Amino acid sequence: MPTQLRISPPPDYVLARDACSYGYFLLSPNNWSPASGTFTTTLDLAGRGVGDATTIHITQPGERASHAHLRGRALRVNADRTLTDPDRAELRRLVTRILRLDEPEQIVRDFHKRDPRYAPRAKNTCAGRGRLMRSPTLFEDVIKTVTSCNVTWPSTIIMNRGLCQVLGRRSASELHAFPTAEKVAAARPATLRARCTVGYRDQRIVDLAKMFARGKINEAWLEDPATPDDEVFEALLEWPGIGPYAAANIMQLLGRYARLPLDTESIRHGKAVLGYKGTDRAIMAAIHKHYQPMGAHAFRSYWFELWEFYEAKRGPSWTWERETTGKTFTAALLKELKKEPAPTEAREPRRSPPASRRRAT
DNA sequence: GGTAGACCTGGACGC
DNA sequence: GCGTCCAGGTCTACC
Repeated sequence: MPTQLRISPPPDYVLARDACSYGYFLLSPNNWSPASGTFTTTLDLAGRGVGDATTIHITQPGERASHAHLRGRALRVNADRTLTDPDRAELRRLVTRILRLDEPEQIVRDFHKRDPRYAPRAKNTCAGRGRLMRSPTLFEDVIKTVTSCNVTWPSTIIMNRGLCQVLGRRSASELHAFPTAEKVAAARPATLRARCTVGYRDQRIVDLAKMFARGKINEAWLEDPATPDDEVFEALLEWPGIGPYAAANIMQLLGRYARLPLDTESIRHGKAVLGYKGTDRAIMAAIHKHYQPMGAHAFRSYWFELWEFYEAKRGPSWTWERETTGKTFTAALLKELKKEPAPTEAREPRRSPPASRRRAT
């Protein structure tokens, strides 16, 4: 008999808004159904690599017309098989990580104080953002980051689908989990290249998997708030296939939001939205300076600003379908943006941070 | 320390 | 339908 769990999220939590807060919600094994407001994923519980994987459907029952009305309502998690008590505990732990339910409410409130643009408002359906969706494991977050480097979004979708279908365990629902580090470590690079179309990333992905599988990654140290950001950043740069952008992105996935993973998309944002001009290097420097007053919340402020820019073009993220909008939005959006006239003037940002978040100089 | 070129794939574009 | 070009971040060799 399928197992059902009930999870009480923090009082600010809205599943549609907070699960659809980062692009990974569109990458296999994840899926979001706008019609039913259901987040679906397939998990390899305990990473044991034996038996069936488990497909789960997460919903937040209630009146969906108003997100404000859903805040803090219990989450319902339906699994496609009967779970033992240890599996139920593991499932609860993984869902908590994916949805960042364990991030203290006080930290989210602190972010809203720093950047009031995202503070909750009774009648605003998307206000109150603060939590960013991520993967059930650090390993999956790292590989997803590598598959998003030097490639357009549709290719990232293909790579993640391939990794799941070729190496991930299958559930009773005929869906595949993301493969474990052990499974990827045991794969041949040529297999990843040929069947998962990861291209030249093949050896790097296998090397990363070996590091995780052999216990060479100290996750507790990486996640420990006492570990300085600079030390984590330097450590990540030592990993194969991880450069400055990937390291900064992994840091935000670890819950360290002070650094910005800036890429070509950031340059576009700096030009189109913030109104900066000059060389890419100069624009990146200006973007770093722009968000510096946000301190430990810099990435959240940057990301939600970028996210809302996408939503202005493609509608709210919880209306995106993985196989339609979610598949094409970045490439199509960029193409569309090229047709838009560049801002005419602009040494200073067009959209400045609110005065309340500026640091006195 | 800074820079150029290679890496690989999918998509856009021209013919 | 085919060939060519481009975008994308990291790595390595070179100055």
